Amino acid sequence: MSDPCICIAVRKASRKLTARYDAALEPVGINLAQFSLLRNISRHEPVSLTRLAEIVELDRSTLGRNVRVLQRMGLATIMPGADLREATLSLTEAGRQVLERAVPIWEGTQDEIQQRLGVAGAAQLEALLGSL
Amino acid sequence: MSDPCICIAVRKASRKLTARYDAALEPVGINLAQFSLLRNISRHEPVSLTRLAEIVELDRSTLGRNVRVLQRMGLATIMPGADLREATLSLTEAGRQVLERAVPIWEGTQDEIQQRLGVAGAAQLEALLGSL
DNA sequence: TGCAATTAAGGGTATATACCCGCACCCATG
DNA sequence: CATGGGTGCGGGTATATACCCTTAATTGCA
Repeated sequence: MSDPCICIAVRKASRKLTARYDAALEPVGINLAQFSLLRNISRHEPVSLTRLAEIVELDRSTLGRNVRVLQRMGLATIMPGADLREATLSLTEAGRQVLERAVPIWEGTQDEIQQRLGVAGAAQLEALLGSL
Repeated sequence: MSDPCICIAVRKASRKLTARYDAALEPVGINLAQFSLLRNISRHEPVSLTRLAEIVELDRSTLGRNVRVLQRMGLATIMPGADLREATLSLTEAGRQVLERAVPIWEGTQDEIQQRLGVAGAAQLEALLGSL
């Protein structure tokens, strides 16, 4: 279990944790990364690809591909903006509904994890990760 | 910076941290995931795919694909074992040399991170991640 | 000993992720 | 008002990751 490499430890935790959230969200038909995107689009819509990439700190091309998946699923729209270079992202009605159903599931999973870590532990973890 | 979702925070940290280690290892021509694999093969060789997958806690098919990349790079070999179903993994001489050159780079990066977190912080982080 | 159940890999498919390059669009300056 | 530099995206390519299904080899039991 003990991994001397901090990065490997974080990556491993990332895989495990992601799997847990993904499994919880599975009934809604989305995974955690998609949930996060839906929520971020919802918070900032309409938002351009580049802007959202800055917000979620993902590579722009990565985000573009991820959003296209949401588009294929009928959960988000990608439309040209006033500046024709910009891709403007919004949620569809279906996207809003999925997000609404997903939120309580996310909260439940989040609570489980927090209980395992303890409130103080969770705060510490976030602080430590943030300082990386 | 503050992300209420623990999983998203961990994933973000994973991306950032991985990028840092990857950049450091770039002169040797491998990334952190490959470094980790080389080191684990080195420690347990000869080792079967399934066994190594258990050790590094990766999906077997994922590991198989990752090892094939090392094979293409000339750093590892995949040979049938006594049990013909098994794929036996070993390092090549080139693989051993790359690993040897990579270790001090990894140590340097690891030290940087640990200094940023503080010794106590690093230990806490690993403990928290392990308890996930 | 011969067949059924188990085990090990491999391939198909899909998402997440990042880097680089080319193209299209926009704007400011001459 | 034309052009050049800057900006926003998309596509190509590659790795990492996981799930499912198939094939092949082994093993254990009748």
